[in-house]
Amino acid sequence: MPVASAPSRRVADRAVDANHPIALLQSNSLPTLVQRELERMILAGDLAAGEQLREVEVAAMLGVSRGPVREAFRALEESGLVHLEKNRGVYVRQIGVHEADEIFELRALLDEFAGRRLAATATAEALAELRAIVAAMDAAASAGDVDAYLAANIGFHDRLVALAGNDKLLRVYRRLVNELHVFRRTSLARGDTLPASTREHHDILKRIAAGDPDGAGRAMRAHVDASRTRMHATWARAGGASPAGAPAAKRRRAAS
Amino acid sequence: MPVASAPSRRVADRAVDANHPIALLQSNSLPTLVQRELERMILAGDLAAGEQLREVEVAAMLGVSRGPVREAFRALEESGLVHLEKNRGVYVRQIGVHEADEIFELRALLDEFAGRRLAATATAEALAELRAIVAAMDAAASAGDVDAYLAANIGFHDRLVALAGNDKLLRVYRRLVNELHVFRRTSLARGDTLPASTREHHDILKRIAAGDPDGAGRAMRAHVDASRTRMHATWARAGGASPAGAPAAKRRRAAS
DNA sequence: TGTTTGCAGATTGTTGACAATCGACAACGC
DNA sequence: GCGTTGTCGATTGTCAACAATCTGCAAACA
Repeated sequence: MPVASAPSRRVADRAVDANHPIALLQSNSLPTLVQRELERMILAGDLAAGEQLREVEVAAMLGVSRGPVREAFRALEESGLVHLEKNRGVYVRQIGVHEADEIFELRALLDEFAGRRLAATATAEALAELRAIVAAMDAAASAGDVDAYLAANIGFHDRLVALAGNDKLLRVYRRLVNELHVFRRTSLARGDTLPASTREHHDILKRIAAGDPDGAGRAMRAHVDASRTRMHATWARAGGASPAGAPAAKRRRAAS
Repeated sequence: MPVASAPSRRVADRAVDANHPIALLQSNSLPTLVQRELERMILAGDLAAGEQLREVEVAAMLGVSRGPVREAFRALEESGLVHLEKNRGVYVRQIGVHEADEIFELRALLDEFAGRRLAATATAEALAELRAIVAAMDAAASAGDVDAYLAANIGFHDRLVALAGNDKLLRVYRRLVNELHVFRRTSLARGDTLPASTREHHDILKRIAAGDPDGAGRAMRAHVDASRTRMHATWARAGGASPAGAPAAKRRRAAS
């Protein structure tokens, strides 16, 4: 209960803050928290593509019973991050280069749309914000800090799409980016590709700031297509199709 | 076990058909079947937007225990068809006009892409298939059969997108269309809008068959934008924002 | 030696029981 | 009459137990 600070306000008008333990407990169930934690672990690379997640282990690790874990698995499967196979277990999904290509193709479309929209609607505040993110990326590239660069890169694109003002677009986009995250090789950007990537970001920002929808859309698409090309180069250099140790040949039956 | 029909084939080489009861049992769990049935009921309108789904009732209706129902609910929530609220229950989602607008905006983008792709790649078989669907739509429009028209309309767009050849696009598209389905008013197309809609389909097909990506893309976008405009007209005539009887005001807390 | 059979252990799938939460309604007090 | 408190029933959240499935390995057999 909040401490009384204004005698003129009735107790009933003073709701607790959303971060108050009471509110947190009322709005979060175990399956939701398990889902979030597993998603975090998958996106952070703590759980590898193809890795099996055993209910009993996950439940023990998180201190819950198997029920909430099973529920979380169902949600994670629907979001594309894991794959259930009846009677055989749950596996972190593996994304092959073909699927990555499809995601890039879609991303190019969505990023272009966002760029065009922003070129027409961006406020001074939005531009300042994007400039700050690009500056942080520049700093990371200069320092050769690939991890920091990637984090800022993801943040840049996410913010661009968020500023486009279509929430449904943002949700679809985030889901695609999460799936692409599972495609581990794409996250292994190398220091020698950062300069090109950085130039592309500047180009995008310049055209958005100039209020040039056609130019911004083209720059966004060119950037995503170039990222896709860089992905292929990295993939080829790493040896192409590698089953990554997953028991793919053993899993013949359909899911759940 | 399959009946021996060719003595030259070893028993181990004769897998059962995917529709054999053994294969069906091995590849389908109760939560998956529950999910499918509830999804079917929601899309068919058997479960109304805003309607509460009680675990015990659903379990009794489908003859299973609550566990698989709960798991199905998690998947359905992630797919956007229902909404869980901790300690209060599960509700078929309600889509407002703002969200419908966002979906239409996205659809226009995706449909345009599909149209452009098809104009460049469609085979004679694909064109024949699309022509057959458009002919079926014509017949339904002539007969004033709105339901048959809508079914064929959904089939036409789905097939168009499927033929574009990007599986990820198709999955995203289907998810959006399913969500739009929950927006009940859009399914209430009236007989007097069918002629315009029919002309638009013919225009799309003509440009795809002509191998005109720009024209096909424009025609697709124009068609989706016109559908959106018709949606608004229907919405306005029906009285605009109507909470559809859902206990919206009572549900203040966040989901699960 | 290669193949088949049987068994045990690991894991998943489902169910039912108990605990917890919430809303509605009746009873009580001012 | 209105506001507060208490109770009950409906429903959800979680857990543990049991059943079922699958895989790997050892033993038996040809």
